[in-house]
Amino acid sequence: MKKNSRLSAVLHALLHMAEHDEPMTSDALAQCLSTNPVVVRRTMGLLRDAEIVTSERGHAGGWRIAVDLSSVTLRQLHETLGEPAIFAIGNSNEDSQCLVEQAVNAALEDTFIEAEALLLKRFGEITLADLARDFARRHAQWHQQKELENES
Amino acid sequence: MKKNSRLSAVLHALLHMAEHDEPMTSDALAQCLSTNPVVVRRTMGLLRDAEIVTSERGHAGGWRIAVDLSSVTLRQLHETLGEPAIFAIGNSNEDSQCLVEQAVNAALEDTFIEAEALLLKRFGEITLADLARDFARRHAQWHQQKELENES
DNA sequence: CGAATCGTAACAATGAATGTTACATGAAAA
DNA sequence: TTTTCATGTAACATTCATTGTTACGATTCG
Repeated sequence: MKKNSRLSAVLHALLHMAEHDEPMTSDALAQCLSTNPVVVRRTMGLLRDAEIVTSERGHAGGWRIAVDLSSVTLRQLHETLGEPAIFAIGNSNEDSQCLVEQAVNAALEDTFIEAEALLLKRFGEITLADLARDFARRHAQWHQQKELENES
Repeated sequence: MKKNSRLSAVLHALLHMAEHDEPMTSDALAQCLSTNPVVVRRTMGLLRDAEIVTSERGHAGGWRIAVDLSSVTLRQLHETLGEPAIFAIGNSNEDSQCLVEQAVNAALEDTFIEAEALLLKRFGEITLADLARDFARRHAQWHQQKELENES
């Protein structure tokens, strides 16, 4: 199965947008994400429908963040993207008449539900602001590293 | 992403085999699983390499369980099947130079690791014997239901 | 008007899982 | 020994979701 990477992509895009005052064009974002502007529009369109970003057409148009970074969790973004399937493994025959299969499905299903609950809980605890903070930390560290390299 | 259902399939097959004293042919198992005998051989072959089942060719041949049901956990089976990817969502660009992406990846990665650990822990706690027991329970319940229906 | 930009439909490419065909190999029955 | 029933396995086909691409319409600004 090819992995769905939209959550990763929108996070990447949103943090880049957060670093910009001007709106960012789909082309610019596509370059950041190493992808295609149409893919950016398609995906960001979902965030616009949820009023997390706004888009403007024409000259000097582009995408802008419309909310406070601390008010958006990864879980919200996951939902906004349509809650894509989290697991790449699953039952072969979701509702079979076979009692053996039902027993198998039930055991697996329980486990998946539990793991999914944990994952969504964690996603609910992480905001865009948290990621921006972590980025800032990495950025500062990177600067320090650079200076050390220049001194030597 | 199309879901990987091999774990589900082998569990289903193993429980059916546990109900049989004679070895079961790939054809018979394929019917149980609504699939193709070659797929059965391919998948069961991995379990044979791990000595969880044995296969015999020729007349009256087929597949047989080679271990005690209580000694095999779902986690072992997952490993035997090559530890296929558990998640259907992930990072777009695993090792990017972009510090923004690194921050995003780190946050997601942490969450995935935690959820995966929980899932594997649960898989490690469930044996084939547990599933067989659950099947027996469902089977008994189904009989009861039948009798009630016949009385009325 | 014309260039920049999003909006969107339609289609192509990619990749992973599963299914299928074909044939070789081995074992037991006739 | 020949036939039949099995597994073993390579090669190829199908299916399905994700992502990428092309094309063109709609809008905004200079």
